[in-house]
Amino acid sequence: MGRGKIEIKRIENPSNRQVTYSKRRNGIIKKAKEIAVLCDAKVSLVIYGSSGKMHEYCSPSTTLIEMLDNYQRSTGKKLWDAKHENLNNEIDRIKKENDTLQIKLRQLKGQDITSLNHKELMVIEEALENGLISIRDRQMEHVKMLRKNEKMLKEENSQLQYELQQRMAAVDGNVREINDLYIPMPFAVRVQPIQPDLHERI
Amino acid sequence: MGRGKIEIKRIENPSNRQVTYSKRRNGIIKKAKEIAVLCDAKVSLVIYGSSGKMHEYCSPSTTLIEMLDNYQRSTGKKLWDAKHENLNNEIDRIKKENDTLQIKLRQLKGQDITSLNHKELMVIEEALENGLISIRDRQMEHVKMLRKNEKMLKEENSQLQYELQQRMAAVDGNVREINDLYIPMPFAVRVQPIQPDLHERI
DNA sequence: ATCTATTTATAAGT
DNA sequence: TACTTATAAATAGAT
Repeated sequence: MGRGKIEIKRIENPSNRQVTYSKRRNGIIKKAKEIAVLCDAKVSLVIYGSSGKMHEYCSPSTTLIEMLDNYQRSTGKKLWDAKHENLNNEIDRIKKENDTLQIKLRQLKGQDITSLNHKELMVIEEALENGLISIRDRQMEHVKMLRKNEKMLKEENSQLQYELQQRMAAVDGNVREINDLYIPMPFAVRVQPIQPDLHERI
Repeated sequence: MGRGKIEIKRIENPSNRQVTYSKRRNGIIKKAKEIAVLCDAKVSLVIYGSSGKMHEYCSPSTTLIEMLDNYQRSTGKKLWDAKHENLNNEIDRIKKENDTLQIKLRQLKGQDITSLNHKELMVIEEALENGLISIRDRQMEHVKMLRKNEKMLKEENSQLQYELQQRMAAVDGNVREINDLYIPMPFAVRVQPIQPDLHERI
């Protein structure tokens, strides 16, 4: 229907194709509207051109979702039900994994072990022993750090004590020379060095 | 396009409506096929007539599901995504729980503990110690059961040995009276009592 | 279903 | 993209 007859095959000229697409898209949407009104039909039309833009028509008496629900019921074909199933399977899989972890955890805590045989008990015992070793190693590191820190603090402390005494002696000397003169001592606040992060870890 | 022009409004005569529906349905499906081929477009068309029967066309390069996925992406409108939101939330929740369990498990095995502070380490240590106590209690029970079983078996054994000797003595006596007579001894198989389930547990 | 007069859609040109 | 127009295609009403 036009100046010339055309074969129904892909139009190779891209701009021709685009023009034809635009015209025919309008045409088909008009037809969809017409059949919906004339025949009281429910129509859903989605067109997705090669340009990447989408157009749709859905008859006013219904919605796309309703149409597709009907579609599933009529044809028995699954649209979102299939995805639904996948998600449910995923949930089952993760729940199972979860249960396994829960059981392992409880067994490591010494619960629910009456059904275990000797070998299984041995495996858990070994895991617990290794765990204890690691934990105690780590605690030992903490203690070492504490001791090292303590030593450092003590050294710093005695150094400061020494400095303080020196200054006080000097001040004492000055006082003897210049009577009743006020002398501030700002360095006194450094007698207790502040290292809170080292303590919080322990 | 026909013998007379018609208004685009619902056709009241049911058989006319049905005929027109049938004709136009074919027409629109033909148009859909044409635009799909000519313009390389993806088309999904679902028509649901008042008779209750459904017809559909989907261009061969795609599927209805794919079309609708695209539709959701392009328009941002949710079709089935809304229905799946709950399931996705559930999956997220369980996955999080799973991660938590994994971490706990690893920490009980003495892994990934460098970031823990003293108090946290103490809690794990206590859990491990309690676990070890339970496991060892259980193992002790096994050992007790083994010993008890061993004792019982020994007693049964000596009882059987005794019976056997008695029988053999009796047979011996008989042999002296009736020379070269063959005597079977079926009770011999009971010398080793069979209690496999007690052994398998250990 | 099939026919066909007529309307409608649209290919090609502008 | 929008308009024009010759022509192809669709289809309303009849059979």
